Amino acid sequence: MSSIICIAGPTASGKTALAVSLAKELDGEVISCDSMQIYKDMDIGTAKPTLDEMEGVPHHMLSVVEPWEDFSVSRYCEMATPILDDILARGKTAIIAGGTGLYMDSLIRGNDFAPFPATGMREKLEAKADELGMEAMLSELAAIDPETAKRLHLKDRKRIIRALEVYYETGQTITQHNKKTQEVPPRYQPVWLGLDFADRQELYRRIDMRVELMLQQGLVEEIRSLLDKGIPKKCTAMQAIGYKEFVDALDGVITIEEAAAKVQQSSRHYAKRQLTWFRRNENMRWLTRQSGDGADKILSLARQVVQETDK
RNA sequence: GCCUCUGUAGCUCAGUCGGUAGAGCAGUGGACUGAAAAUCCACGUGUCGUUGGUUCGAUUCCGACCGGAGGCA
Repeated sequence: MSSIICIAGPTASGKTALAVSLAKELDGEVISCDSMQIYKDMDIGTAKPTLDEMEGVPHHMLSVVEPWEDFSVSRYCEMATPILDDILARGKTAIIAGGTGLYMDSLIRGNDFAPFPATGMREKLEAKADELGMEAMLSELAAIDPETAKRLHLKDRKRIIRALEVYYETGQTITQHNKKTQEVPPRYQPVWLGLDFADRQELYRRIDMRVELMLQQGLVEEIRSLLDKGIPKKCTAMQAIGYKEFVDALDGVITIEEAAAKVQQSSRHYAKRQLTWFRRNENMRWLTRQSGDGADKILSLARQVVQETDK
């Protein structure tokens, strides 16, 4: 009997609604798996489920940190794992729903992340990269971890720096580290449900509509009040699609209309990346929405898959 | 009505001193393992508005016609 269900899919594909419906049928609780919904005071732009939408189903991992805090996969797993174990211990179904593939995979695999001290290593490496250029950084990496250096593109600054950071902080290359974590079998065996659309344009239309709706719901005011509280404009939370664009608009760099169009565009790009991530999961059972299908159709497809895997 | 400019990829445009064309964006596919709503990679054939003419050869030059923009009246 499977007591964990993962609901994956691109933004605006109906994960929240499906999660709630399944939870009600299976005596479940929802664990959100979303790198932006973890922030407090960011409700409209992250499409965080409202109390109404939750329909009484307990939800976890929403609004758990302050917007100015740094967050990461490791913190997510640290916080979500005990919650997941607790739900299972109480004999309930855990429904993990969200669009952040890295977080979801890490939680399910049970990756443990070696704690390492805040030594400012990343800042040092950033400064070094500014000074010497990425060619120098990449050849530095090639000397300690040729495998990773070969894999990474010169322009992928973020990963090159990360790889160096891991080595200097832990004494272990990121290749060794990855190999080690991949050797341990996944900690949990969930049913994987993936939401997709037969017609990609339909997804894109939903995204566009959702952004319009966010505007009507007062997204701009939400951002203004965050900024009034003194949220640094360059913190992780302000990288969120739907926020960074309007920060520019409030600065007068672009108009509100231009910002809205940019949000729609970035969201479409994001949705595509999410699909790419989830598609490589060979355990994913795809629930593909034909045009005309309603939420009830998807729910019954989901029900079928869940029953099938219970046997 | 006359004059000028303009019509090239889904969009914005470049270009061919005549040898059938290429950028950005969009779109599509992919990577990803402590920032991930982040970061990065790959993929460019289309009646060059239509139709005549000149030419070995026209998207390119000339004419007419049909769109679009502006100016003069």
